[in-house]
Amino acid sequence: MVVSTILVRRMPQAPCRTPLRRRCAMWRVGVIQYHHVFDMRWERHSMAKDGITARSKDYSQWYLDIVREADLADYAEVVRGCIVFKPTGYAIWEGIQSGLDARIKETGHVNAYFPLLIPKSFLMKEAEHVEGFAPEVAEVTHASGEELTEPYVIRPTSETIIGYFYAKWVRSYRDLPILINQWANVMRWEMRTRPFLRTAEFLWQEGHTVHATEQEAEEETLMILNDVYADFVEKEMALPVFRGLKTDSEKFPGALRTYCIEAMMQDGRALQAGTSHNLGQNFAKAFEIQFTDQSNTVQTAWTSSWGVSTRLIGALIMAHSDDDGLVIPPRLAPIQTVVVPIYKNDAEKAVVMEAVARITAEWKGKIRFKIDTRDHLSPGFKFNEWEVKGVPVRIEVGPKDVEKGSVAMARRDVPGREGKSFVPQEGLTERIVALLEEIQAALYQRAVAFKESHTRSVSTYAELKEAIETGFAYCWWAGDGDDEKRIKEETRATIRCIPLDQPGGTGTCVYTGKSATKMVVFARSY
RNA sequence: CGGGGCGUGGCUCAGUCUGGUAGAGCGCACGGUUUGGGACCGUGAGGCCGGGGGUUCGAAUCCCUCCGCCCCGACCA
Repeated sequence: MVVSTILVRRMPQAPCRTPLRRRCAMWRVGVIQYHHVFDMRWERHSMAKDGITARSKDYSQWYLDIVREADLADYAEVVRGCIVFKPTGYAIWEGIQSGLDARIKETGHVNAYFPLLIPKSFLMKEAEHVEGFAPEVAEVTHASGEELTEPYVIRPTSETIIGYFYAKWVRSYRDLPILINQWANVMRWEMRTRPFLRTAEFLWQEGHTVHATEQEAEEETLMILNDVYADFVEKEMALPVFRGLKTDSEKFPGALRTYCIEAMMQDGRALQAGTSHNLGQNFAKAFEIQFTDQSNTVQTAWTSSWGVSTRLIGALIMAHSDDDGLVIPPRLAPIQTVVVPIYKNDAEKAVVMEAVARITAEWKGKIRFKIDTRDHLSPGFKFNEWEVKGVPVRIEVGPKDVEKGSVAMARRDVPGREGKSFVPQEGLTERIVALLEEIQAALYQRAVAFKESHTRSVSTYAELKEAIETGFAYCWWAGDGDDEKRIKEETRATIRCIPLDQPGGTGTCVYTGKSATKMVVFARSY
């Protein structure tokens, strides 16, 4: 098993001002003696921060630049395919965890924890499951210097080990339903890795439930998709999603049906933001999860599983950030407001800091904030740094503000001076709280507008090919798995989902020309 | 795993073709002047040139071989 990992070589120390732009195509190609000339032109016309490639130039490099410049992750170059979640990146994950955990618990689930290692034989019990995961499973064969009689695999997902225990725990219909979630790390040895989007080890939550009837399992699967995942991603992450059903070729190995939410990134590609599987009786049969019903008949149970991962951090970055750096929706921002005090000498500092203390006194519990008291950095440097790091609101307090009873307030979703205004200190707390909500809403609206303007209804294959160059294609579909495969080979696009929300009626299949009853979403995906 | 690129102070790179024992900018440390959109001057610290083998009087440089990273593709949360 071999995978390739991730390491950004171009990793300048935090924000810095280099005399030559590293990624300016002009000088790269360029004539050496004119470097400085090109550099000055570039400087004047580019709003981009140092070290961040423009999205329009190289989207994938832009993503890596944001991860590095916003200090979200480090590359674990000594462990293939893995990253370190640095404090800022992990704090975003903690925000995701708390929003999801609350919803998971509100809908009746409880947390538990199952082993990292799974007997290899467990994985073999469900035919599709083995086939689906075999290529990406890491195996533990030795311990204490000796070969194990039965190797373990490091969990790529936990249906099998949890299935084993559920079989042990379930005896009667009175034991049902079982509604358990676990927060865990899993390992999938991938061919190609990208920080947050795809790494060998990642963090996630996986819910595993057992039900007495098929209908109850189906209701659970859909409830998680709508009330937990879509609700969280749209409200907290400010990311609109398509909710839908996966086609057979895209569904989870071992599932009866897989539902998903799909989000659109700024390059028009789709990112699966969450999945919820109705596992039918596949795992229940393989692990003999059985119960005695009211009429004393032994029945096989129905199970579901569902998960979202640290990949959501990648979605967050790619959906909202800009060429100036990270943009985090206020509800998920670890720091919602940063205060930059401005002063020239000790006398001014004393006055300004006194005002800052007074202004922020009532923020506790209302705003997550930080006061940037670093003395050796200029205010301008700090403005840029906090913009790169995506803090939604910045408050500047200087001697003039103290005099006038004002502060400067800047919003990250409108970068640079345009997003800056001077407001009175009086009523500032309420003003900031309101602005945070406004930014949250604005980011969502912007994402909705982007998604809508980049989703095209298409009726011919030629139109489909064109649409997926810039976004999603929405069309009638009556093809099969082979048709999907051919389209994928020809266009690199796949059916992301069959939306739950269907127009009804019939149409002509975009590919086969047959009469179709369902509309689907095609896109290239991450 | 295929095709392409790459690995030199913390970071970005020059030096490799044409072997002679390592440089720049940024960052970092100290001192001073600065501070409302990425400040400046001075002084200084920091590198077994990804690892291992070979050729050679001598290897960052040539040869072999591992390892790792980036881009494109196939596989995937």
